[in-house]
Order: sequence, then C-alpha cells, then structure tokens
Amino acid sequence: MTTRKVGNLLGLAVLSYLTRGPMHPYELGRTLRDNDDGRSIKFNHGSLYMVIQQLARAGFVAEQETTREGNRPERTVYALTDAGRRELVDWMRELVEVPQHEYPHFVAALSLIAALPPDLVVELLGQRLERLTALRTEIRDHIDRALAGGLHPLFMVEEEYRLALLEAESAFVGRFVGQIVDPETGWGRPWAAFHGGPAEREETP
Amino acid sequence: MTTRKVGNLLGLAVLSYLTRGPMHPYELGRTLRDNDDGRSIKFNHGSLYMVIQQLARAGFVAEQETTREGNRPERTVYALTDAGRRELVDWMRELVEVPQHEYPHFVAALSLIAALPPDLVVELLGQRLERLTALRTEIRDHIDRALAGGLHPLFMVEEEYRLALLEAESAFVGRFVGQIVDPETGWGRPWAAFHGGPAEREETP
DNA sequence: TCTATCATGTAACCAGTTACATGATTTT
DNA sequence: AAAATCATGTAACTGGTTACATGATAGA
Repeated sequence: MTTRKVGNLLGLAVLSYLTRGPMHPYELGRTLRDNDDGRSIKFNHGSLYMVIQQLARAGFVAEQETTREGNRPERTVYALTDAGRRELVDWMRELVEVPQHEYPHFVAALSLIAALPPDLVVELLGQRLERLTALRTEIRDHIDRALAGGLHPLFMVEEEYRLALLEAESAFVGRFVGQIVDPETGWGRPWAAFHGGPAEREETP
Repeated sequence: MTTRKVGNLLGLAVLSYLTRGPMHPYELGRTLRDNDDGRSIKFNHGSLYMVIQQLARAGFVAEQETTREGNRPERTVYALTDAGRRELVDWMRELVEVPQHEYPHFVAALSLIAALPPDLVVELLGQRLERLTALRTEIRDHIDRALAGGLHPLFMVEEEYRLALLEAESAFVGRFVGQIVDPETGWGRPWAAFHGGPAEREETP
C-alpha cells in the first residue's frame, strides 16, 4: 500500500461525504450513522474527530468557518480541498484494484486449531455453522427490506459481498467438519492421537 | 467478545507455543517465523515483546528464570501458567464458535463505490480479478508444496480457508462486473447518470 | 579485519478507544 | 421540574509500530 498520510478508512468515508459540500464533524457523524456506514467501516465518535484532524494536517480538508447557532457550542465546518478530492479517488482506486492481505480472527484460530481436541472442534464448528446461518438470513432480510424501500441495489453491494463470503465460509466449515468426522479419510483419529503430544505442527502425525 | 485481558491474537499464538514448554521471547519469535505464522497472525518484533508483557501482567505467563549464555544479553524465559492454559482453550473456543464482525478494506470500498464512475470501476475490478487469480494459484502452490513435503493437511486448513474465500470473492466480483456492464439489467447507465450528481446513497436513481 | 546479519531488547512516537464535560432540547 | 437524550467537543489512557541500540557470530 502506498503508505497514505491518513490510513484509517473512516477518513475515506469523510472524504467521500465531503464531496457533497462542507460539513461540521457532528453532521458527518450523523450522516455516517444514518447511512448505516458503521456496518462497513469501524466508527466511533472519538475516532471521527481524530481522523478529521489527521485529514486537516495532511491537507485533504480545510477548516472553512466557525459558526455558532443559538447558544450551541461552536461548530467548525470543514471543506474538501483539491488534494482531498485526488486522495479520495486514488485511495478508492487502490482499494478496489488490489486485494489487501488481512488477518481475520478465524484464520488465526484455524492456524492453531490443533491445540484443541478434535471432538471439541467438531462441536464448536457446529455452533459456528448455526450462527453463520442466522447471520446470513439477517443480512438477506436487511438487503431485501432496503430494496423493497426503493433503494438501488448498487448501494447494497457491500452487503451482498459479505453474504457471499459468509456462504463460502459456511460451505468450508461444513467440508472441514466432514473431513474430521468421516471415518474413511477421517482426520479425527490421528488428530486425537497426537493431540496429547506436542500441540503444534508436526510432520505426518 | 468477552473482553479479554489480552486482545492481540499474537498473544494466542504465544500461549499456544508455550504449551510445548518454557521459552524466551526471541525463541518464540523464531518459532513463529519458522512456522510461517506471519501469514495468519500479524507479527512484528516489537509487538511480540509488548504482548508478552501483557500476558505476564495478566498472569497467563510467568517469568521463570533469567539465563545468560556466553556473553549474550540476558534472556528471560517465560512459562505458561494454569490460568494461561485455561485462557488458551477459552479463547480458541470463542474464536471457533462465534463469527466476528470485521471490517475488510474491500467492504469499505464497496460501500462507497458510487464515488467512482462506473467505467473506471469496471476496469479496476478487472485488475482485481487478475490479482485474485494470481493469489489463488500462489496459495494453491504453497499448500501443495507443503503437503508434498509430508505435512498433514490439518496444518494447512487456514490456507484452504483463505483460498475458499478468495474463490468466493472472485465469483462475486465477476457477477458484479456483469451487473454493471450488462445492457439489459445494466446498472452502468443510471450510475453514470447520477454520478455527476450527489455522490452518495440516493433513492431510486 | 571489515561488514553483514543474528540475537536481544528498549524507547519514542502515533493512532485509536474510552471516558469525561457541558449546554440545549425533548420527554415524562 | 426532573430525567433523558442530543449535540459537541476534549483529554487521558492504552496498544501497536518504528526506530534505535548493542554485543556476537559468520562470511568476504
């Protein structure tokens, strides 16, 4: 990754919303909430202010004015700069074009899975499968409700993507359980055998 | 998540390796490198020491002795405690059983995809597809080489999982491109139309 | 013998999260 | 009128990463 001045993806969302026009931080926060962006981008009140500061320091947004409405605290309004507009496009480009190597929790767990005995693993994977199914129908419903409300499906692609990944994961977990319990090719036997021994990767158990 | 005393997954790997017996930090680091754990768990020298401190503070590992070999700097050897052994199993349990909500970069990009014009998106997704394919054959080779070397496939499940997700992603991206360019159901037209306008989610463009 | 690389650790910096603060509105 | 919640921001804490430091061995 072309080590960006601002790395937090929340910053990307801010840049994107500022293309609509200048806003103050609180309004940005509300917009993010209203659009359910929290489902796709980690978002909390505190980091929003931080990220805006970073964007300002990097020259992607500029403090435009400071208004006061009634007796409310002052609100600083930020506007997108030209550099910010360029950064938005460049960043999006990169994110869409190049797959990032990430570190999902489940991958970590799988890489250490031999630390648990196989029958426990089978049980846990069963429960994971149930949860995965629940998640999938939940997302499916979420999408369908939004579409029924007239939203263009383009604005639900993230959710469709998520769903596709969850389906793939379900299928994978199913196969994995199969490989453990199947008495023919079954991994369960040797696994149980070497489990008492060294907990980590050994040659041909 | 049952907010853990130590949250960093590197700590989980440390607990797991310490089941083999006491080790000093550098040895842990080497073991992690040798086992290619960096592919599944983010790992860098600095955070290893930090995480070990945290584990010690939480009572999951205990400083056992401080040896000096030749004129090398002192090495502190850490051993797993009973609490540590329990934490290892409990943590693994949770990771396997309950799917975590995470925030992959590509999801963020998709959620803001309308900020880019559709033809650019099609082009970028094409390049992503190529990279995905390259990644997949790379992982496939990695797995096959390891298996040919006699490793039990159980120790490659993380990689198989990754691979399954990458395949699902490829399929999804292919479908997405289709939906944009297909002149029948095509999203390209309305997208291009409203793209000049407000960059964000609007009802029925 | 000089240079690279290994082995080992500490410290400074930066980013992200949580908690605190406080006036204005709305609800009960 | 009290309680809750909205609106707005700052500050303190904590975790992670990068950079620095330094003796030992091995290769050129």
